Amino acid sequence: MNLKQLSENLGLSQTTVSRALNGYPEVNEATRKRVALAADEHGYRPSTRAKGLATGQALAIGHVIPISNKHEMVNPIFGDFIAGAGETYARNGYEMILSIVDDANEEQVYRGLKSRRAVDGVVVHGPLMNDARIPLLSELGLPFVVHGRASGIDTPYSWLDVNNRSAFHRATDFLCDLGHRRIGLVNGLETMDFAHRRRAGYEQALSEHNIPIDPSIMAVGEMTEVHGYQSTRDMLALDNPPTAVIVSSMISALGARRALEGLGLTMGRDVSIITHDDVLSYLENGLDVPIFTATRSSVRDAGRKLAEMLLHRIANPFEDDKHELLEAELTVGRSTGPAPRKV
Amino acid sequence: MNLKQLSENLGLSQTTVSRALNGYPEVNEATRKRVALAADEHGYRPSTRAKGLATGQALAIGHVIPISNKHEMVNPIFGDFIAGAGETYARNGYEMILSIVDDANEEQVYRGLKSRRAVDGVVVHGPLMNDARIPLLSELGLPFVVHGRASGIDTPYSWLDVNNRSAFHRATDFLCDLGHRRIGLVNGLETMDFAHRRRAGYEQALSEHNIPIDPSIMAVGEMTEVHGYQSTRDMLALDNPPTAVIVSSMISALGARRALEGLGLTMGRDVSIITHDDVLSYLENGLDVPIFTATRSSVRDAGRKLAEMLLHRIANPFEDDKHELLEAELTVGRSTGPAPRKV
DNA sequence: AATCGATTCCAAAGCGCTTTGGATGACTTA
DNA sequence: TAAGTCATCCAAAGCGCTTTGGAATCGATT
Repeated sequence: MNLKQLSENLGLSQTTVSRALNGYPEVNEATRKRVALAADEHGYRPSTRAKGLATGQALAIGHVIPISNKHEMVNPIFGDFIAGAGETYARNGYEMILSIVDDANEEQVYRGLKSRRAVDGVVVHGPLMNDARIPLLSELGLPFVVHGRASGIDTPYSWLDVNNRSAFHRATDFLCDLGHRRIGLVNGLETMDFAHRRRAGYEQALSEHNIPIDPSIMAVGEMTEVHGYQSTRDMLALDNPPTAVIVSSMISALGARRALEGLGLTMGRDVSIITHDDVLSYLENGLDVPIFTATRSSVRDAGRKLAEMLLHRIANPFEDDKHELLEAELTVGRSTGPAPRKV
Repeated sequence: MNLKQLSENLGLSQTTVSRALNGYPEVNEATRKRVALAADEHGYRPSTRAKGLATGQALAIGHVIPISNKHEMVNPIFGDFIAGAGETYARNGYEMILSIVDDANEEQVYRGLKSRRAVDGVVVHGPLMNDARIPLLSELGLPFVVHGRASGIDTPYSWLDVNNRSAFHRATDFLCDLGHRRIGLVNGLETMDFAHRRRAGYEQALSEHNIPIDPSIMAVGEMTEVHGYQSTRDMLALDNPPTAVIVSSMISALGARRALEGLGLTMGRDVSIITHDDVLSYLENGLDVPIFTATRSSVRDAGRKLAEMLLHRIANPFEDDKHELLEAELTVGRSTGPAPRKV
């Protein structure tokens, strides 16, 4: 069923039917009802493509998901983020189109989306230090918002980010207050902007407590379970092992816990752990009392909000860039405790 | 830059330029080169929408991701599956469009995709017992393939599935051979078809070993870490606790391990665990020796293959339905060992 | 009775592509 | 030389919608 058929069916012009369905005022309320009813009955929905052609809009948003080409890893937060963004799109009649692409081809994909006029805007995932995508998208004139920030970029852009610096500052502070003086960090890759900021918060807090910064208890890597395990195990094998470890993700924190338990140590007593919790739907942090003390910020909410920012930007292209900095909350669980006494 | 501009630029008709770019034979090789070069120079790519309108194809595949409305959970395998499918689409010039939707609205979404002519086909995720989507899509005439199978449906359809039954049969067998007679099962929700099949394989193996089936050591739930933890903990608290547990996912297996360790038990010695491993990119099962003994089948591969099946189906609409049953491999890790002697 | 404004509807152009059905030459062939 | 073949190109229609610029109707106003 297309517009033509529907309008012939109703004995009306395509113009009138189109206007009736799109809520234009110049159509009799009775006619509108009649049209709406018939459309419903026949399951008529305007073709997205034809509508897009006619209006010049795509009614679609692109998400370009980079796959780190080394480990071919899909960021585990991706599913929940997309779920949040998808809600917003559905509510606003937008389609979400997804491109999975390795870092090398990313520029091509953005150029393609632009020149094929496939989307009205894009979300930039996983911004890097000095991320080249931001100037690229600016230059292309493709509206975009960034999930996170990119240090070292002077092009202005809209972003939504967790305050990674303050979160890790606070976590470090918390451990210091519990008497820990030897605090490890299991972080993401430092090409990622968020990892950089987390380290900065951690280091600043240490400095404020006059604790030296020791690279031997600072690990970086892709945030897998195994990375958490290995890094923690290696730190604990040092002559002067940490009494607490801050981990950048729940998944890696599970690995960290495995490392502790493999050594017969108890989490929260022998070694404290704080993690960052993105509130993934399949990784609830305990039931009544959280398992892990964590800096907590729902990535699903972030998805919802970021999508709204982008749609707003598309609707109001001349407004200033918007920025939203979400503060993570510190939830205290059973994985932290006072620093063990020296023996 | 659009076709018209490009062709004026070249002093050719739109017809010729279009044909040159689409590889039709009736255009001089020299002209074709000239066109290709100019297109490249100006970054010309035909508008997806216009092309779709003209050809009647969408050049897009829909993935409708159901969100279980109870826990609002996004299946953790989703990211890796999508990554696999995305590779295939990219290689074939298809777009992937994603709808996140709660179970209640799913029918509407499929009808919408069809009537808006937004996609050429869809992938059905997470099939349920007697899944209503399959007859619906058949009736709509929207090409589709199913990731998994749906028991109780007589409409024919194409699917790709892991042999869940044989995988869990084999896992159970393996434990029996190690002397276990008391084997628990931590399974997914039984509305999900795969959970049903896994239980069937488990029960059959038990029967073959003359072991009674005991519902008190069979848990069902959404496959979160917490579900694994709780179920395992509860089973181990029984008067007659299991000496081995089979778990339906890595994430839940991590919870199961936590339960063991919380009771001071050692995995592989006191209690054996076998899990199903979807080979998620952030959950590598150990490094040299796998942590968990597991039935293993890459969901990313499944995504790749399933997407190929769908594209093939779209290109050859009158061929018979295709079915592919992947056998999971059993990889032996450190989480299993002989049944502990009776005390 | 003539004019005027609303109100309600419509014909046709246009969005950017593909594709049908020729047209134009150049080159063979008889 | 006339007719037939190829190779190469093009004008225009059509895909399904929106939107511009009227046209028709009708009651109210002068």
